[in-house]
Amino acid sequence: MSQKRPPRPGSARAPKAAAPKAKGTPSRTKGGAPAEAERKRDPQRVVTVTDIANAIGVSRATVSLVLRGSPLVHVDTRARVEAELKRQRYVYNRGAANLRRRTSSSVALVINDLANPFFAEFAAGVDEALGEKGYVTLLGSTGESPERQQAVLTSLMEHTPAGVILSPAEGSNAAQLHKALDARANVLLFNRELSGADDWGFLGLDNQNGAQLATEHLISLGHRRIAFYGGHADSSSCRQRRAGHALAMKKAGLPVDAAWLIESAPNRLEAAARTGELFGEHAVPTAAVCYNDTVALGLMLGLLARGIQPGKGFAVTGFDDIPEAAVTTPPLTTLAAHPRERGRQAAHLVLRQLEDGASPQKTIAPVTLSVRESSGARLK
Amino acid sequence: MSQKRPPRPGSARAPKAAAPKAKGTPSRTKGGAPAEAERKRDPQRVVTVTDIANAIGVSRATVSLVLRGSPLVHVDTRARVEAELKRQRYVYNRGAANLRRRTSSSVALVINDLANPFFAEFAAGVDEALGEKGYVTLLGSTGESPERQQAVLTSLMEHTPAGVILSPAEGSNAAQLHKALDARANVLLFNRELSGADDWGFLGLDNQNGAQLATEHLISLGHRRIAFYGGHADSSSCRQRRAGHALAMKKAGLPVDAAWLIESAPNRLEAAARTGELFGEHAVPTAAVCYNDTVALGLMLGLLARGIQPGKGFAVTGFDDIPEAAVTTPPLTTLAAHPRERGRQAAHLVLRQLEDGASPQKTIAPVTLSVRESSGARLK
DNA sequence: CTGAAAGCGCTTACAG
DNA sequence: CTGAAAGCGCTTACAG
Repeated sequence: MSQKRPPRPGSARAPKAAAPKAKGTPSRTKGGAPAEAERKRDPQRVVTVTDIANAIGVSRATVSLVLRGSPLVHVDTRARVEAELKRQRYVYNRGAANLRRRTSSSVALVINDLANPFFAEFAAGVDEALGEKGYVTLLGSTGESPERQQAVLTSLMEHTPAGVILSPAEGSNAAQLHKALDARANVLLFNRELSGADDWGFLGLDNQNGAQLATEHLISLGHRRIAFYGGHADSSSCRQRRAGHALAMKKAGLPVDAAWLIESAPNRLEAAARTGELFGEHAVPTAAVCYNDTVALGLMLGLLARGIQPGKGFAVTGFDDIPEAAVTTPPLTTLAAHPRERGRQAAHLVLRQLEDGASPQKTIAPVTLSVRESSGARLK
Repeated sequence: MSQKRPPRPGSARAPKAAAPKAKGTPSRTKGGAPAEAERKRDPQRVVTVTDIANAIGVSRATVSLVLRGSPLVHVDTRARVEAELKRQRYVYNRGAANLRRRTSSSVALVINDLANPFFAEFAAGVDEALGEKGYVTLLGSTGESPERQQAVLTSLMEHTPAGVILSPAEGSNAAQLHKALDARANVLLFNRELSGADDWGFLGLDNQNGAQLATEHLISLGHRRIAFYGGHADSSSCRQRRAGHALAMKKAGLPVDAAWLIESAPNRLEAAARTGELFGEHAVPTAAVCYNDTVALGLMLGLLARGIQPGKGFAVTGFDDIPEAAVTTPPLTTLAAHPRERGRQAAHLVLRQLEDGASPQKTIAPVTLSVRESSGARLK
């Protein structure tokens, strides 16, 4: 979509569902004439600083100063204003204030899918930390579609967020994103690196070290033939995890057979379906470092279907430590990314970018190995 | 907190992290003097309708009409405006428009915790449906704390949402909520009923029917002594589910021993810990209808710890059909609430309340029984 | 079909 | 310590 966007629907503000007035409120369906006159005695009229000021005979400026906690106003005046604010149940219109002050009190959070527990935790952390700082979260989801992502970002930008935390949809490219998020947008990319987006901050997981830890764990259990299973090899996180696997193998002086590097979409179904690829002619692996937990769960299913007990006949590790990982059979050895903590961190980073004017940073968060039963016991 | 709320931080709008200018941007930490002068030639100055209008010699009104897709403007003029909008990379300021038109393009969504997969799915559905209608989701979470809920709602209301979808924290009461959400707010309560909140819409699950279905299922398998396990009996959803259980038992002419009604916090840990309460002196049940999936999972753990195989020695059903339910051992028989669909429905309901002016409705969504292995085979 | 003017609810120098 | 005035970016009758 283009930048100019004809405004979307956007409907009347909270005109509480009151029983329709005898005269019927001007239905705004066609653009009516009666609206103007009616508005004056609208019982739903919102109370403003002007109402407060008039009620007690001070200026709007004074009311505003009280609202913003200025020390300039006399304690008695302040008390009168505050009493009146309460009496009339005044509610601050932050949008108006933001417009005047050229500030923003929201941050946009755009992720693929809230139903992914990793992102749900992440979102919870973002929202939590933003809330503590007085910001509100504007949510957007892309469903892994770059097209939807463009639309969502464009729409969110119209709400003038102070920052954007974006976990790019698969297949995003920086050039496209730069159309929706103009050069002065305060952006923090999460999880997926994008070349050509160096003007934005980045927060990622230590993918390489994580996969290395998992691989070393398996090696320490006596495994020698260890596959890297699942993920799209062209994604940055998969590349980095594969590099960690390769590094650990190399350090241990173990060869890696090309047949042990198996791609699959990062979902349970396809991961299960490709299980057979592990068991080719020769040099069959005894363990697999999986791209992520979902893939690992799929693989475990696939193993079971072939009569192989994960954690007994074949060792499996995941990545992410989704809640399910602890309760599957067997429980999954995996790398904990602490997504809620990452969410909090993302919020802090994007707010700091705002203040600093410092050039945006690349931050890599550590992951920790959580050993459970799927990686099995020491090999005899 | 009171209604007046001194404004929170709220920081400068997206002042993109550019390398700090030689002169240094006015740091707004103290309230500086240089700000005003600087602003004029600020390279970050946002482009407005005025800029577009001046650039091609039309009035702001004309630009506005083009933006809103009015048919009143001449096709050539429109083309010139549109070209200029693109050229200057204009982005619509929906906040300003909302202020002027007294409309809103956001809906607040307040839930306990995004990390709960049920609510994550629900939120995804809400956001999806709101997005389709051109609204943006303002997120808030309460962590089941009524105090935080007040604070979150008060803060969100300052952003003038067109509606509020609220799943009340446990222990909420209508009187409190009415302080944060004034009488004219367009509110839809989800999941938890609240007495004294009849001026607001409600969307809930068919708890009674669901529990009845589960109980009837167990009865059809030959069970006669069926417990209702977990939940706080004073919550409306627990009461309704218990009623469904009671009704099914009554219809089948089966007595319910008071010892079969066991309360527990709706978490895995406490549910597991209370397992022993099922196995008292006499009339030990052979099955339990659990308050929800989490409780059921806890109970299954507790059973295993006592050497009882869920689905073999004892039948268990849950409620909600969280993603985990399908992959536990054994997979859990439960009631699917289709949370994403419910989220979409909630969005539609709250938007409809906005339009109608119809008095808010109470909507009960059906749930469907999903039979898996935890309820076991027919009793011999 | 286009423009000048007023106004949404707030804040902020600037005077007093 | 308080008030009058201008302005944030938009929209909307009202004239022409």
